[in-house]
Amino acid sequence: MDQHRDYESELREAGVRLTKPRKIILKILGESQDHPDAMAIFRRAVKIDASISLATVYRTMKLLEGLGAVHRHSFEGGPARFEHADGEHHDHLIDLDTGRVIEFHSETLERLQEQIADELGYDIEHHRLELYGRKRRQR
Amino acid sequence: MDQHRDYESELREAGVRLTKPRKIILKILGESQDHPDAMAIFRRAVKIDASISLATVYRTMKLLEGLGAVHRHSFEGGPARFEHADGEHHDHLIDLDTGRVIEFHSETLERLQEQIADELGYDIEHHRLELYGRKRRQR
DNA sequence: AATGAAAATGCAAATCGTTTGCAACAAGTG
DNA sequence: CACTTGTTGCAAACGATTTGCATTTTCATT
Ligand SMILES: [Mn+2]
Ligand SMILES: [Mn+2]
Ligand SMILES: [Zn+2]
Ligand SMILES: [Zn+2]
Repeated sequence: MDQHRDYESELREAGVRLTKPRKIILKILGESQDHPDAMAIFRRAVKIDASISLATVYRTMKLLEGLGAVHRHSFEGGPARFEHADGEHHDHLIDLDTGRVIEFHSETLERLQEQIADELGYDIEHHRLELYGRKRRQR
Repeated sequence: MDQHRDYESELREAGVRLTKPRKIILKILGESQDHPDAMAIFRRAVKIDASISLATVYRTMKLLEGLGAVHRHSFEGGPARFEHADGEHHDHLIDLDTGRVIEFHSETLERLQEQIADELGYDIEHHRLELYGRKRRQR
């Protein structure tokens, strides 16, 4: 139920200290349904504890990414954006007009990618699929 | 036959001046089979004309991208990399051990993407698919 | 609860890739 | 060849991210 519970134990297991800034950032990530960038996370964090620094947000994101607790995305143009890594894998469709990020998942697509890599003699470690599009006009 | 011939006329049509730096960069892009970044293009250009500046490389890449003459990629980590846009569309598989970029194309994959976007009510403007993997061990 | 070693923090400065202002310079037109 | 205007090189500015360092915290240990 409690989203960031898992995270905290994960951190513990990884042998990293559960500090105040980390708890706050973890909580923010757990509650975020969007894909905030470091600055957005920082802004939300400051509301909870004004002493947090942007550098710590960056350091924490890197740490969490390394632990596999968050995913980093680099959508066209902008700064890196993050999301908690507890859901199942999905890819993204970015609405070019609104900037909205829509998540989707296709098992067929995933398998096809693997098949392609396989034919090239490769094993996929990870991948990145981003569709950039606009809402189809009218009905 | 002559790869950069098309480019030069394209530039002409677009009403931009065919300057010395541009010709050189165009030639470099036409001959490149890899996906060089701005600095790599700059290094190659300097060998031809030592007076070329990195700023001009960046400006030219942006210009060419705007004209649809080159494609810009932002593979994981590194700086933007470019390639001439005269071939047919393809996606990339990046070898995590060597950094080598392998091109591939799957009509099925492309159609599947479109279908997914369609189901979400979107028209794809463009997309980005990158597979990151390692060569399958042994035979 | 007090101690101490090690890790993490905030701050400011540094770095990286890329962009930009501006004066000097070339491209293309006539 | 001359003129107009786009383009260049240079250096400084930028935005995002990282880093050095002195100061705080955490947390395992008394
Ligand atoms: Mn997502
Ligand atoms: Mn390519
Ligand atoms: Zn996927
Ligand atoms: Zn494709």
